[in-house]
Amino acid sequence: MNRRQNYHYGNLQATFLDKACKILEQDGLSNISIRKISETIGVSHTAFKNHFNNMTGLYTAMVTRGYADLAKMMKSKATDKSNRNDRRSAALLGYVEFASTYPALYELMFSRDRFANNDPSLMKEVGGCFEILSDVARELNWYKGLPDEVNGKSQVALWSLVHGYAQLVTAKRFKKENMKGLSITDILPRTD
Amino acid sequence: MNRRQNYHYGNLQATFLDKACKILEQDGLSNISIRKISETIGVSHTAFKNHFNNMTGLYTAMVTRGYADLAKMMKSKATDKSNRNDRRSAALLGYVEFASTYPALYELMFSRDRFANNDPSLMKEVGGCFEILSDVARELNWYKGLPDEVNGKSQVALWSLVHGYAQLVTAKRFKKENMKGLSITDILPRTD
DNA sequence: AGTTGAAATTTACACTGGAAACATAAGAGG
DNA sequence: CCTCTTATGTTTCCAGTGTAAATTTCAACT
Repeated sequence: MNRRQNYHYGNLQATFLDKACKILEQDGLSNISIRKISETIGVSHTAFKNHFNNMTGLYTAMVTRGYADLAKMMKSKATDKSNRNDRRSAALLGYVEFASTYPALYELMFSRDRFANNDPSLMKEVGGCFEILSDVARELNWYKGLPDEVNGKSQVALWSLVHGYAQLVTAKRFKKENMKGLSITDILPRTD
Repeated sequence: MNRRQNYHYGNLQATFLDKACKILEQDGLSNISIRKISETIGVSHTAFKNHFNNMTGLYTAMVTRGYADLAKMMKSKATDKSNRNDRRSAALLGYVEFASTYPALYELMFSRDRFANNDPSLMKEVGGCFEILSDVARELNWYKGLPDEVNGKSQVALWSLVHGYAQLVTAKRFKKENMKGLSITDILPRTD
């Protein structure tokens, strides 16, 4: 147990969040532990309580940052494209790239009983992602000429498609022979 | 600790699998424990080792049965329909109904590091589900007139859509106002 | 200088999965 | 009927987990 010079760490909140995300990807969702994170930082395993209260609080913070980063990834990929079609594709490719780069975090983000689903700042970030996807869905205009009595129909469809694809890819549920050179932009329904 | 009359339980393998699935739904994926399952059955917490080796083995068995039941659900819903269109819809509705009825098991089935992904009997059951969805996808014929250079394109698209929808619904990621009266059959791309 | 409160530690506890040694009983073959 | 083998459960123990409570440290404010 390497003793620090100072009793107080400094900015433990940010450090703990960073290390938690790194160890999550290294060890997987079912092998992460507070004691491991604390030990690598060099701090007692109860120090995090002041900043995150408990494991649920830590998970909530991680997931919140996850959705924020997911939105950033989609935006940054789309920002330098010159036309709408390319921007749409880039955003969706960014979504899948995020899931592929941080598969364990992505799994946590869509798990059911680990974090506080109703946390305000989390809901805000989730809403941000939904907004971006909504814009894409609106432009795709899948249901042109069909009744769209329910507001949000195309948004629900698009998020379902891209999330399902991302999760099935990262969970390796597709056989290789079915995936050869296939990306999310290839499985979008035609919009003609 | 209710003592049994007989030292040997009988058919512990099946009993353990049943109780594990029940407790999984009751307590959620992150709160299930071998000791809890064993206690409710009335058996020591190491008795399961003879039948499942370890937790990974138990999870693998649960997931395998999950995929088998998922296939059964789709088939049984579709079997009494008179035309192809109704059979397709019924199969997809059955898929979503399974996820909604057993959300914790469904989460386990698509988790990444809890069970043996390469288990032969598991792969067989996963393949069975993929087959059913492939039949549906083939009939839907989404990419008519478009290049389908990659075999399995429409299958990948359909499974992505229905899995994404099922998971997002059970994880409560959609806002109510976007979901009002919406089902999986409503968000299928048009096939005209 | 003294006080207050946030931040970190120490300690204790109930719980977890798993390894190892042992106990029990069913069944096979003589 | 008797032994031997083997499958099935139990007991015991251990390292590891998250969390609660009491305590220590130290920075900031009066």
